[in-house]
Amino acid sequence: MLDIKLLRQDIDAVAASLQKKHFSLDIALFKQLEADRKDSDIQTQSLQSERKKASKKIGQLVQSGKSVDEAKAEVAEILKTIDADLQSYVEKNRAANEALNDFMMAVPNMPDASVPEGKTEEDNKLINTWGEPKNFAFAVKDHVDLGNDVGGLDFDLAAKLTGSRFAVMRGGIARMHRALIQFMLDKHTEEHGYEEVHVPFIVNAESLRGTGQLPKFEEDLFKIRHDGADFYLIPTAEVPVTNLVRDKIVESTNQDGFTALPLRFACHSPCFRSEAGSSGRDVRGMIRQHQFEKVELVQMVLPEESDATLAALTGHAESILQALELPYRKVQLCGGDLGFSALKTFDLEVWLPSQDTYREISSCSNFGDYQARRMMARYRNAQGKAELLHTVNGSGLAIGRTLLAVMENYQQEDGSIVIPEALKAYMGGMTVIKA
RNA sequence: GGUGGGGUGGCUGAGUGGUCGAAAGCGGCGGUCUUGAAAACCGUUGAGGGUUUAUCCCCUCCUAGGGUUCGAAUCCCUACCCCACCGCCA
Repeated sequence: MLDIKLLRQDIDAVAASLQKKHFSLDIALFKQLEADRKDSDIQTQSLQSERKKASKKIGQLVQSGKSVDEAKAEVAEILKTIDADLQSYVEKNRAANEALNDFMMAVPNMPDASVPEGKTEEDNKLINTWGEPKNFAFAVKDHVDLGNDVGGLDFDLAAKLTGSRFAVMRGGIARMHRALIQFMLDKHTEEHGYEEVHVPFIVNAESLRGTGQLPKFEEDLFKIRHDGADFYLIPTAEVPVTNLVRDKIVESTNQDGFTALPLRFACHSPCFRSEAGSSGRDVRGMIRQHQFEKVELVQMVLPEESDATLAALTGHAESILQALELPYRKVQLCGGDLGFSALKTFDLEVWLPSQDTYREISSCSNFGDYQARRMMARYRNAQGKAELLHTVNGSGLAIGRTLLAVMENYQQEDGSIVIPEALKAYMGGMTVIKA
């Protein structure tokens, strides 16, 4: 959520900023909602104040010796006039606040000044490329065909079990999938200072509101009903991990299991996405699945550090690609491609020989205080004052896409797949997955 | 699933229906002392919102939602969560 004070003070500036995200802010509606809120607020509060005074007077009169009935009789008249109005103002106030809150929850975060103008991913800004795409002396296969060759990747079987956009992995492919998870977690915890966490894969609506998936993007989620209550399968570990600090004030000393900022968490989890609205896109293979795994990096940091944290965290994700010797490029998302809650995002795109192009494998974002305000996630500053912290996260990396990138980039003419050097220790001596 | 006990400020933990936003301790912050630190001592310390140049002042919040009452942290109901024991089970 944006700071409502910004909208009260200079809504034109906010609207101008959101223009970059191609979001048009309804200024007139905000002003109306705010006026309603303020009016009902003032009326309600002054009536409540009068009422409290009258009630207190009864207590005082009783203590000074009067009977309860006598005391009540003295203020009965006042209470009667107050109650005639109070009820309706309370209701007006409740409705006004709810309407205003609904409005605010649907306003996206404002983009950072560095965000390039643009509408689609075509307009993203190339930051740099790393590594050289290999020149294959034979016709390259894509991971679906390679998976067929080695017999480790089966989409038809998954379609029978469940439906489209799922995969069954076997043997060396399944092993490498697991190896990638272990490798990434080890690297982030041992070399980059992250604490490993394991969290629930089912969350409640409150958690999704905290990170910004709700209320606007419910159709992207898998929803479960249990005992009459709604739950959701997580679309990313970002949701449960970031919500670890919801409704918390992170102390400067270790008291409740959380130490001082920055907090750095690395989390492996499955992710579930309905992919509503992307039917027809990437239908072949495991680029776009309803279920995939990811190692997510999440940091809670001081406001003044979040920009540097984003750069560092993106570097952590890059280090995985570099260790696996997978060519990639880094782009900064333009305004139109930027996510709802993000103020700045770098995408890492890995080289896929079969598609002769780079495809997204990681997305690293700074959310500023946007998620923190929704979650009421704060820290205590040097003056002892509770302030909103900043959240930064990114994939480090998406496992399924890494797996297919390895398969395609490490393929040999006979359809076998060489195990990258960095993964060998995790593959029990295997050096190649044979066709 | 059964029975019982609980959910209070950053944390632990008191709280009689009537200035209780809430004792006490811990922690935090400021100070005295010290070359410096620790210890000790003194002071201070909940959050959100409204109004205001600012102070003042006002409202809301003791898990959540209802209810009783002139008045609820305190009484009643419901939900959720936690703890203990029993049952069942991966």
